[in-house]
Amino acid sequence: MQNRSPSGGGESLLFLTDDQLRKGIEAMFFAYRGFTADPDRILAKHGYGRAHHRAIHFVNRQPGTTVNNLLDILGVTKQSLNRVLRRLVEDKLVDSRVGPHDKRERHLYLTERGRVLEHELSEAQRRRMRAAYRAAGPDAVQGFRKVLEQIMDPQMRVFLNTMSDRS
Amino acid sequence: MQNRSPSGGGESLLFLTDDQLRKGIEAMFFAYRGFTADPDRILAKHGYGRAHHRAIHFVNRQPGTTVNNLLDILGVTKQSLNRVLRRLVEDKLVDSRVGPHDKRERHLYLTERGRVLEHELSEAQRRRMRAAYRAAGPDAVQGFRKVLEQIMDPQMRVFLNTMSDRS
DNA sequence: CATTTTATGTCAGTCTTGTTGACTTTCCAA
DNA sequence: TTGGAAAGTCAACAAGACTGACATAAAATG
Repeated sequence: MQNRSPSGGGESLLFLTDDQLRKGIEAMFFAYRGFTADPDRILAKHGYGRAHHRAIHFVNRQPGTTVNNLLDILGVTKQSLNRVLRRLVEDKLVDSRVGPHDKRERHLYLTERGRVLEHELSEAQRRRMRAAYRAAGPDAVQGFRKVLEQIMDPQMRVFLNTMSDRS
Repeated sequence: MQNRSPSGGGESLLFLTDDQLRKGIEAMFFAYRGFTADPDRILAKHGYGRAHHRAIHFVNRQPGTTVNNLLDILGVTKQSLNRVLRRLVEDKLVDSRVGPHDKRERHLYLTERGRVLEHELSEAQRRRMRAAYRAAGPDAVQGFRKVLEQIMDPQMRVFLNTMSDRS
């Protein structure tokens, strides 16, 4: 019993057994745990959680982004994000500035301290990804990215590939 | 400025920019959210959370597994798992039987009701994975699996590829 | 100019799912 | 047979999600 359609490659219709899919599902679960493990350890030392990491990551990625922008990306409620941001502002990792044109908005920036933690977190995460990419090879990486983009909701796909400007 | 090493394919050493890695990291984040979205909706209807899904999934995968086995797989504390299992046993989705040889152990099985919910959850998750796999193509799927296995901790890699017996 | 809408934030309370610590039951080995 | 290890349960607590109600201030609209 083979899993591929006879032609064997490309865009043909795949025969996908439940067991094949189950392995992919479990792989996602286990990989995501590994993926978050290194940052989680660093965050725990500082008394933060995964929610703080996410906020720091996306503020770093789009300096000057507003709270509302972040809400769209993170997909949580403003109350939940607010708790996290308040803490980060208190701890002087994030700077919240009133909008120059629209004073209702708060524009968010990492402080120097914020950038230090961001770098520590992202470097740990990149280290694991780099090792995985190198072990799997460039073709596998391309496939990896391709499947992940298909799994996510289309909105996020757009966001992912815009704004790779800085640096 | 190109991202690949000159040879362009295969097992050569990759030049991986921080931006390439960042895209992979964000792709994991967004994809995982999509990955859990469909089951989450179903679970919410029944008043369950993601933890219940995980327990149901792995009890279904290894009928008769013990609590200790589950703990190794799930990577949470036994107290945390116990709360989830207690609820599932109360609700008659999981059957907990005292071990025949070692009475300290509890062997776990899905009931008929449990299997019904398990199927609803896994079918929703498979539907999304199937669509993503088909859109990405078989080569991409192979790469996807390969990179995920590299990201996860090695212990889990072993578990993933053993025990694909039933069915 | 008055009213409504939007953006942000606060407060209170709930739920899920992690955590640690204390405990019981059971098994096994000294 | 007794003492420790292993498996599982119970109690209490914390992080971080959620909802709903409300306050404030600015912008947009009539």
